[in-house]
Amino acid sequence: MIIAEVIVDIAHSQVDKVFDYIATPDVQKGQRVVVPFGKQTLEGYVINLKSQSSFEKDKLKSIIKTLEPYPLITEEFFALSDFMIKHYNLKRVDTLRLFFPSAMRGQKVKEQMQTVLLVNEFSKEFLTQQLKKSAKNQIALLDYINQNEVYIKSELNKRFGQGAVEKFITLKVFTEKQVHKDRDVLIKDRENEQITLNSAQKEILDKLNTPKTHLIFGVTGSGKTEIYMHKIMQCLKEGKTAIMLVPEIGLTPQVLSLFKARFGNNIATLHSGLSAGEKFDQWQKIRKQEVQIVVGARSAIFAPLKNLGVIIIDEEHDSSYQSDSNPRYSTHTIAKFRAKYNNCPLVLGSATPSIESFYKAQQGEYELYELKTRVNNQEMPKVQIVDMRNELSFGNTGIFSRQLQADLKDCIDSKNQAMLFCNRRGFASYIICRECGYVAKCEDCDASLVYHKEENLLKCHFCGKKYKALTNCPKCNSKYIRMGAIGTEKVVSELKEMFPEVKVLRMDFDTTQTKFAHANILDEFAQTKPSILVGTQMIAKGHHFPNVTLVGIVDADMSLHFSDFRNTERTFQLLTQVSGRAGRASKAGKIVLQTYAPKHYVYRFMANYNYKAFFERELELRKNSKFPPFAYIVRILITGFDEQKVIQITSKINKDIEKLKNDQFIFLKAMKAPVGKIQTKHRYQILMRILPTNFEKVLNQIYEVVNKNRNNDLNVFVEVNPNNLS
DNA sequence: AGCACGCCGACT
DNA sequence: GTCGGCGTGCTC
Repeated sequence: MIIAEVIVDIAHSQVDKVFDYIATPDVQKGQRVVVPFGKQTLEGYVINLKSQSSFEKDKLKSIIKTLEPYPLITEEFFALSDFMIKHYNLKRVDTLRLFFPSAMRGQKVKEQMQTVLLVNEFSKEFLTQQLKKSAKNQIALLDYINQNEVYIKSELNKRFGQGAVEKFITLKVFTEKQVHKDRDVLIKDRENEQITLNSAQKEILDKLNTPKTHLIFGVTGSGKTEIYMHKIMQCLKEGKTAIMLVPEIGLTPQVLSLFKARFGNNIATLHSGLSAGEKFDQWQKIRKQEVQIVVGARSAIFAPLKNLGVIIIDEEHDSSYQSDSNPRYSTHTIAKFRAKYNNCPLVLGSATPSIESFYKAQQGEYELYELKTRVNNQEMPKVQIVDMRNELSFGNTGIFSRQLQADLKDCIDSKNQAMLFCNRRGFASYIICRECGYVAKCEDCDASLVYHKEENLLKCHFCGKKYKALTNCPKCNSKYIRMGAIGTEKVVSELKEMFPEVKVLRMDFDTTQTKFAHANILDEFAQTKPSILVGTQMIAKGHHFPNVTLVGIVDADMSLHFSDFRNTERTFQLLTQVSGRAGRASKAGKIVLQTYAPKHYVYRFMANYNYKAFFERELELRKNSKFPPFAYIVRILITGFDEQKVIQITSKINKDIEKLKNDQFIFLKAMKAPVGKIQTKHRYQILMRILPTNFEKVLNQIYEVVNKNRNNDLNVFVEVNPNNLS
């Protein structure tokens, strides 16, 4: 008898175990199957095959059918699944679900088919006699089809009419056949420029052969991408494959067209901008080994390529590489696993490496390479720090300093372009009553509402719930309600008042919801001079606008005020990246950085583009205050609808963790989470900081405690060095 | 996650 | 008396 070990596709800790089923000989390990499960019929994964079951024989049920004729999960991914379960304390299904497009579950996507017509042998003379002279379409069709052997039916229908085509099918001129149709991912065409590496680039390329982690620290425009492409070229020559990861937002279309120009149809892509069908087709292309290169965002690290020759993580410091919804994982960790499994190099690159990565490089854990100059030898644009406190004393209560106003005017007068950067859509743009101090909050989440001017609505950025805009304070009925602080919309409306004839474009989460909006805004900006582009992080990445001579950072402090140990680092990275947008061509650029804390070290080092000095300063700080990389931050998040139960479990877990506590623990405290409620679920957390020695062991003990206290109607999960602590 | 089994309150 | 509340436990 053949027994299959099956994991059912339900993400619940109680069913996160193996169930045995009777299988037929055609069932393979790694295949998806449909199985009876209690009263339900479920999808599941065959994770092993065996000849005997320890479960009572007469209670065993049989697999109903397999869902695909091939195994979805290969040996490498089973190994990765095992690793992730242990390392992140995840449920098996949660890991397996990462390895293929989610729309395949529940058969939500299928292969797209189209009908083609194969032209049979026929006598043209004979056929001509058969056709009526008046049947113009049929005669034209007959004339047309002697060029090829295969035609797409829908195209012929459109051109010659369905009647004519059907007639030819009955006349046996055509045989119909169903074939696969690719949902094409739109990639903009561009010219390929074959670039030879300079000596600095060449030197680095030659060292990227060892199966280790390599970190390329190179200023913006120093030609890291060209090194990546040469490395990939080498892999192709050896018959190997390559994964290249880029941050989720914006950069992908740019890089894609660059890669397409260089590597033609040898690439596939995976990122959140694709539709379910497109994702499916791209993934299938990779699975069938029809492409050797995958360029994509975080999830592309799971691309089912075989025989990897290199994994590249560009802009490795970017926070989108860390998944912050379950299953929570770090792309770097997964990349290291796959690199090791495939015995290939892992290449990280950044102009502003994460403190953790640069520290590892310094410690010799990573190989470090530096690119000190830009390829075109251009200077980085000059940064002017503007003290906004002075503006108030000069009676300027607006959002633009006098300096920025003057520079904007110059920029426009000389028919150039400017970019204005605002941090995140409407953060800090809470609604406040100026009389009683009432702040509007979401009913379901503990978050302040954000005012959206165009729709005249208040929105919760956690759950998306919409509320009517307020005219009076609901608490004291005052009409002095202030809506909106400095968000992109506010900046746009002030600009329009100041420069009514100038084209002002806005790019943020709200204006990029439709499919091509992103590219359209950028195209429009590129084509208009003078013009101003206002946006969030989205405008910070990758784009190349030769006429941008001014970048204004409206409120640099914004991200500095979050209570997160990575704030300063993020601010440095973000501002450096934004600055890189100015003066990329022959024109010199300038950055105006508005702040209320002009003496802060992050601005001083940023203005001089002195990453290393910033790194040293920040590292010293982390060392003294025991933050990563000198300690691990562990957070246990407990969420549930019943607040009393959440509190109860939180304190129970906290008590158990207290028992583990030794001198390795430098901090341990249970508390309500900063966002105490999301979508009516209450959230509590236990935060701790733990020294690195023996950390794995302590972490496993923490996992044990958590798993022991798991409760049916509560969610409990553990995060290590989380990206955000909301 | 579903669904059944099982033991206590207010109702046609 | 019963209908139904959701606490507990199982699904190969």
